[in-house]
Amino acid sequence: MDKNSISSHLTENNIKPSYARIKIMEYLLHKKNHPNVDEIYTELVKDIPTLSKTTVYNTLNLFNDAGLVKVITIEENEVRFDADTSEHGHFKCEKCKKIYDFNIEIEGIKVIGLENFKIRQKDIFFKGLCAKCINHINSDN
Amino acid sequence: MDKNSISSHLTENNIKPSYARIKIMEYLLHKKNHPNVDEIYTELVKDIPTLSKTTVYNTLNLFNDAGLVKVITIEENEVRFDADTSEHGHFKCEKCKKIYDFNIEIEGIKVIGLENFKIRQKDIFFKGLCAKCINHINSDN
DNA sequence: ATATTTGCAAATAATTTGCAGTCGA
DNA sequence: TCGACTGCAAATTATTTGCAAATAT
Repeated sequence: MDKNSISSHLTENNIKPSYARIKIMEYLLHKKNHPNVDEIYTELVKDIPTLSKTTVYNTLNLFNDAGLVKVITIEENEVRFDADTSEHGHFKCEKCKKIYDFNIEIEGIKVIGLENFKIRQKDIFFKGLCAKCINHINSDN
Repeated sequence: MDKNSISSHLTENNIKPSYARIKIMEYLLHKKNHPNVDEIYTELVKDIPTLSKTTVYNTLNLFNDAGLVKVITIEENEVRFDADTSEHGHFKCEKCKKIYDFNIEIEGIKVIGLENFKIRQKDIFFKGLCAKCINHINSDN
């Protein structure tokens, strides 16, 4: 997605496409990691020296309210963001701390006890060890 | 589970069954809500006037490390605890904020992309509106 | 008596808020 | 110009840490 389409993406959701907002959305869409506020700020302040964390917080809340990003809370004390709002699961490796996306057939899940509930969002979080860490017992973060 | 079996439950997991620890575990097992630190503290300090939040934090971390409780992070900025460590899902109503447990056939879930990964914990969080809130459009928190 | 548990207060960390300055149509 | 956007600093909230006092074996 280029700058123009990001801009329209925001406009379509009633968000004025300011420079900072476009950059933050661009970052979220390009980077496949699931950054937290600090990572977004530290990375983008290189391009936008005047950027403040407040703006990052404001912008992410705005995006979240508009449904443009998903908040990932796979671990306590960590709020992470994902611009891929399609249904998919997240896996966090307890060793290397990396977060992986995975596909899941959510439709097939049989749920008992939520009859007549309106489910708006489904989050699937798994934790464990990723294949890399299992194999080379690697120690590089 | 009575006091004695709670005590053995702790002992079996190499946790010395102090008074505060038994009370906290008892609270978690009895209360079906999924309390956060503050709720646990506020409730138990009535029985144990000398209780401090530090102890609640210490104890819950201890329980968590031993696998006796599960940390629920269904919403950012909220750490909640669940003494039911069997596999089940959590649903949070966005209106009344209540957290419901539900049963789910986790085995049947088809996952693509985690081949050769070792999955240690599976968490399923749904959000939306519960049947009560849909029906009486109730406003009592 | 000796090790563990507890509790206070201070430290740290993440996030929110108030408000003033800045930018763009 | 006007309203929206931004950024600093202060405030708030959750959690952790250091250490001394209390407790238990």
